[in-house]
Amino acid sequence: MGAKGEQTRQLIRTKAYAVFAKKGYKEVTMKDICEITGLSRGGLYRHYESTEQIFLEILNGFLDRQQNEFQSKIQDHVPASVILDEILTRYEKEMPDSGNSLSIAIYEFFSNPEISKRENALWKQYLCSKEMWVSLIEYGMNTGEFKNVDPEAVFDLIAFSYQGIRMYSKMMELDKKTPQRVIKQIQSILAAE
Amino acid sequence: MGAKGEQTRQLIRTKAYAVFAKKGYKEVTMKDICEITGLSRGGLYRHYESTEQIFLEILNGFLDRQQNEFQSKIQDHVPASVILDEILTRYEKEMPDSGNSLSIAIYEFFSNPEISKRENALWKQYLCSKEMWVSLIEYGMNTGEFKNVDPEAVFDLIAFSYQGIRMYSKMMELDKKTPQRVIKQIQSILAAE
Amino acid sequence: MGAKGEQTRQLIRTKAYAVFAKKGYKEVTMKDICEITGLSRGGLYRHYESTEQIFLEILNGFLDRQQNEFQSKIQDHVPASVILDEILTRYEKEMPDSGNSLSIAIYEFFSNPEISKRENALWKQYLCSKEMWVSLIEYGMNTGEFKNVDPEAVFDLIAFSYQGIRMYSKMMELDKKTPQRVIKQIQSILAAE
Amino acid sequence: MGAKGEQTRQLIRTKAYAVFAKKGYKEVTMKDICEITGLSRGGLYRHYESTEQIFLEILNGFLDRQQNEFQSKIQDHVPASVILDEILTRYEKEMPDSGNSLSIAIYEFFSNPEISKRENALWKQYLCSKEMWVSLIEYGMNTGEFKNVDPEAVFDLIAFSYQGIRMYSKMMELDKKTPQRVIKQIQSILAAE
DNA sequence: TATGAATGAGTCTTCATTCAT
DNA sequence: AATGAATGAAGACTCATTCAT
Repeated sequence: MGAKGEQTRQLIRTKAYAVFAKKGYKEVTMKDICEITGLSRGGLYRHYESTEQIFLEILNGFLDRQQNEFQSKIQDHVPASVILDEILTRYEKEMPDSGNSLSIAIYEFFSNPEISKRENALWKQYLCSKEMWVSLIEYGMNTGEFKNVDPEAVFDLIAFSYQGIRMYSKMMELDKKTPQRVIKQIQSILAAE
Repeated sequence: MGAKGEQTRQLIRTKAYAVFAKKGYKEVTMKDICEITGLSRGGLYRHYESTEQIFLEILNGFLDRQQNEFQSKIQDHVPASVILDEILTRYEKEMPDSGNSLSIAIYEFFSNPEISKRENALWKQYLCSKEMWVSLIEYGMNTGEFKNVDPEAVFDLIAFSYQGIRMYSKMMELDKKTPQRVIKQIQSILAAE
Repeated sequence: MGAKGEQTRQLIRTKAYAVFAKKGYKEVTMKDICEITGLSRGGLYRHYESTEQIFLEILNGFLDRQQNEFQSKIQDHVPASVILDEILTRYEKEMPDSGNSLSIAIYEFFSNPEISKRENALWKQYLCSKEMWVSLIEYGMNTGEFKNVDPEAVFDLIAFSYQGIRMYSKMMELDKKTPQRVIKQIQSILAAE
Repeated sequence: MGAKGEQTRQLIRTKAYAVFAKKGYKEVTMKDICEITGLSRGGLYRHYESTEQIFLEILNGFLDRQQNEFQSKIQDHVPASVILDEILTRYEKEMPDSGNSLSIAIYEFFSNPEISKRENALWKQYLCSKEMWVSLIEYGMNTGEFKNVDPEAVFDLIAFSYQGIRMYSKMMELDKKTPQRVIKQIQSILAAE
């Protein structure tokens, strides 16, 4: 039934994730992945032909799971500020979590000039994320919970500062207060007095 | 005499810069550098033992040139908003300029877990930059040009969103308006009504 | 039952023939044969253990079919020159036909130093062919249709020039007239004025 | 001066020749050549990138040395039959000399469908050889030493039977008398009574 | 019989690095 | 200082072959 096959592929993806998170994209070799998975050369190649293929499959697995997290809450009339607090709290936790994020790997992968800048998975994720946030911000402005702002501008500020911190926390020892400070600052941009 | 030697070293650094800017750090080999410099294997090794050594020397050349750009202007009582406009205008231009910067190489280099997160050149640059900005923001608050804000928080927001955009513009085809929007948003955070 | 088995073996041989004709012997892998037959690794191995085994079986199938084509005609007193014309006409057609013959594969296979030079299938084919031709030539000399020649010498000349052209037509773009010219020359060696 | 380099390249070619003569073309690996030359992997690659490159250089070395061997003799009015005897004697010796000829390797190399059938080195050699022989045969016909024949037809017969025997002697244990018989037969085609 | 997962060996290729000249 | 020949290690990739199911 190929159940065994998919099991092995899943194992490979899971183990490889850890390697990409640790070493980035470029330095990961098929040999590395053989070693952590315990598969032989040929065994690994039976399932994946290259680190690129593995990486892309891991990545797509993620992105496919992305959905508009806010939509349902907005429809349920959960207050915008509650939704905002929730998501920012999560962001605050994720930002300094350098250990298990793929951000550097993603950066190494997509900064390759061979890879299309338009139409790539990252771009899709950006657009999807923007849509979510813009609808949340507009919702908050409508209910009077948020100040009157340019939703796209605020989104970009949030998104890029979040990503900037994630990446820099892989390169420097950031103070734990930094994410908190930034999150607070963002809240003050949106929150109506 | 060593004059010839330093000349060759300078040549190597200049040529290598271009390679690092194009390929990042990890993918650059001593062979690449032999090729663009036109030096032989042995010739290159006489001057530098590794790409790391070359890269660090290029990097330090940069960072040494960094100084507090605002200090003198503050002392000359140039209005804070003028200084701010000036620097933000420059940032706006730099953000989408993915072409010839070392940013990829720097990220690849410092994201290596072997490299100390504290005390590294990136950290120094961050601290230096923070000092500059905090003094500017405080100056602006004192003159009443800026709102009352947490200077460190605003600095972090500016610094990381700037870096975030720089990085993402290497990976996706960002809209040219994005930097503008973000810059405006930042200005509105600081500017007193 | 085994009927199904022989059926599969026949399928393998037929499909493999095409591969050997195209790629020669050395470059064909068990994987290639899996692919054209649509069999799995294990499935193929159940029937044949190696490309050598498959190749030999295909080859023997051929050689077994070889018989003295002339004998019956000689006994029927068909004129030697008629028999000669017939066979040479066929040779002329075959010589430049580089498309679907195993010749490359055969040469690659038998040129392997490991394979016995005596007693091999090629040698048998050569002897069988020689016997046929010698009897034809002698018959023609007896009837006075052919000149007085050394039958073995003429046979070797015919056989090797035939093979030489077959091989070279796989390597160069031979003029179509070449086989014709050679055939005519051979005829003039035999034909009594 | 690169003298050392050319020396090594020469060594590689000489040693590789023996390997190609023994194993043909397809089965020779860069590793084989490392081993007989005593060079390391990297050392070999510094001079040649592939077995193909080595093989072609060996081959061209040969073909370049080919010239019209007869021209000067014809101009010196050496009798055609003498020239013929000389060359046929050499052919007779070469035909069964399976040990050190590249014929199988050449066959494997050029029978690759990727390689241009026109314009390849083999084709050039064929044309050059034909020119030589045709001029010799015409010369012999003019002096009355040779019968009136179609020079091209006789050339093809000679050339292809020669090549046919060379190749077959790598695959079967040919009787030593075979080349002699064939040579005699060829002489009788040309020699006027 | 047949499938396809897995192994391990063999070859290719590219580098960092050393060294004689 | 500089050249370029040579080494050896590391990683990629492909197969023949085996085996549990």
